[in-house]
Amino acid sequence: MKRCLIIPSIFTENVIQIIKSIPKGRVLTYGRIAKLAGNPRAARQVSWTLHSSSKKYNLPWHRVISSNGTLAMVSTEDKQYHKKLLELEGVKFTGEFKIDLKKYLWDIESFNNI
DNA sequence: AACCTGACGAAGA
DNA sequence: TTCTTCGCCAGGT
Repeated sequence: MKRCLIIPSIFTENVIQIIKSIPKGRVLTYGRIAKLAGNPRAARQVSWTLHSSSKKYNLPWHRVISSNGTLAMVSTEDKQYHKKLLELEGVKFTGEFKIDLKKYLWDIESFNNI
């Protein structure tokens, strides 16, 4: 038994905690999360962590986007699904798959200063 | 057990 | 200004 939620590492745990804390209708970028989790350059790591952990931990992965405000999915259909999820939370798109970051980026960094 | 890959990002050329 | 390269690290093959 037990085999409940085994957290692989501190960094991953931080990533998970941060993502779980993203309020509805807000988004965070990969790089931002990586920085908050302690590794400014581990954005890539964040992406796969999302992949492998979002299912296990039920994370709002759709609130995580690329740094330039666009969706970072592989296929267009995935992007459309992603877009739909965000629109359901009140996020408006400025382009086909682009979000106004100034408006929706979760401003947790005000605690940290940039 | 080793090597390759990946929902990215920032800095260099 | 656009393109390339390196960094991060766990999972899959």
